[in-house]
Amino acid sequence: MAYWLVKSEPSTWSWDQQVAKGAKGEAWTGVRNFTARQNLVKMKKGDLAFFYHSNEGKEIVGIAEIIKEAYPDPTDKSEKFVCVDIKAGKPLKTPVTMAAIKADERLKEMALVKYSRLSVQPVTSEEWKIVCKMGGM
DNA sequence: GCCAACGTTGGC
DNA sequence: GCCAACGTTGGC
Repeated sequence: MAYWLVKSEPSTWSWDQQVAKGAKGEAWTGVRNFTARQNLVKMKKGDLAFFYHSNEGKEIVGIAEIIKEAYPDPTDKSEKFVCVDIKAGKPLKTPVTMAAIKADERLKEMALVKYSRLSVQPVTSEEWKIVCKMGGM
């Protein structure tokens, strides 16, 4: 089981919209970056991912689950990129902000801090536990 | 295959 | 709204 972090601008696709899709989930499309693409390909059904709101909020708001592994992104005309399907799991009791992550010594190495522009990132199990705790889970 | 120019992302 | 970081593109 692996852990991930996916980023979205709430004005484009928010956690609330994801929650509204319920158990059938929604395709996570629009990734146009090769590094992020590679992470998508590595995702397995049942993996969990933090759902991060960029720009507005700048915080991890919930936990999503991968329900379908990588397949060609229907929104990509070049057919080079892929997407996965995810469904919303539990929201964090307390959203974990970028500022809080930066302030924590143990999370200095998180991709969110080091490669802030990468939209699909791996998260280690240690990082996962720490962030869950910070989020009141 | 290198590297400069350009475009995009996202935090501040 | 600015600007730094970084990925991508295209000329050579």
